[in-house]
Amino acid sequence: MGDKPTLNPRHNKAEVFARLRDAHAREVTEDYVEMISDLIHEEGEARSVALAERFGVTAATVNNTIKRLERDGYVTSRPYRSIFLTEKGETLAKKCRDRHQIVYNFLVSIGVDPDTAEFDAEGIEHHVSEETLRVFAAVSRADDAL
Amino acid sequence: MGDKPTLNPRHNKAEVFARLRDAHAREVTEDYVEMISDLIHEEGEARSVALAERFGVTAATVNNTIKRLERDGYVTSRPYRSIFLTEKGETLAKKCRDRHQIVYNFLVSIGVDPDTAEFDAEGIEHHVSEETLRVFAAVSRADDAL
DNA sequence: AAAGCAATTTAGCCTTGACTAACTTTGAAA
DNA sequence: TTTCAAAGTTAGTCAAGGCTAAATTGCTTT
Repeated sequence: MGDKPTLNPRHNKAEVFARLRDAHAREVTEDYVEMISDLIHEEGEARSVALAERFGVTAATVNNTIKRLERDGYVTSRPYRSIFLTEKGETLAKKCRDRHQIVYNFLVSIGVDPDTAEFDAEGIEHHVSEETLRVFAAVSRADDAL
Repeated sequence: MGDKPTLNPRHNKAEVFARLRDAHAREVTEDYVEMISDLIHEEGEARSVALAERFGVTAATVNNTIKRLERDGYVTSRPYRSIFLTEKGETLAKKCRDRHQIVYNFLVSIGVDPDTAEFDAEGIEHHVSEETLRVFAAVSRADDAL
């Protein structure tokens, strides 16, 4: 067991967990903008009913979340109409879609079953740092080359 | 029955997100039992003040969480005394510690910086399926052999 | 033994994200 | 054009997990 671990001065874990809590707070936002983007591409528009069905929650829950996303500047919406991404929302959606793809490809490339990879990627993607994402992408490319 | 394409597997994401929400609900519990276990091993006992310091939250928050863990059978505690893990808590702590180690070792083995790995592992560990965990362990072992 | 300080607990508040139930609006079929 | 089911909204509830402020307990030190 290594010598000189980061051990000591004060068990600096607090910051790790603080960042983890921040990441959690962003997860739902990221999942929603990504899904809204998917829906617009696949079905031409993003309706509440489709979001509710895909997330497995009620329409009321979707409504609450969309209000918050609107408050935070990620989407625009009008009563009884479909939902649109703002520039800010589009940007975040693209970043999330790319990241999801990298994590998914990585998992498959190291031998995880595609169905499992799809599920795990959905959870892991929110907790992968830029550095780790780069390593994932590099590993996938290396595997491709084989 | 004029079925809409609800059976299209592309759209069957609801299950994924439901399981994701379950995982999220378990995260704090897992982090706490793991930390309590660490404290008992490192300092001989687990006190609220140490948990608060390491998680970067207030004593009141720790108190709330410990009550919930007690309700759910993971710990025992008496007022103004230190906290103990039940059998159930010990079992979960061991599982989490092992899983954390596998994820951490895996990240380092593919080239992620140890500090980054430590942070990312803390977030990723809660979202890794049994299958992916096996793959991670296998990859680490393969790298060791080099 | 009493004081004082640190640790813990309690009480009250907040946001997120979930729910049900009831209501309103839209849009399409009759 | 009327009607009515589906879609969306609103209101009220709940648990988790944060917070602050204030009260309480236990320990250590005079």
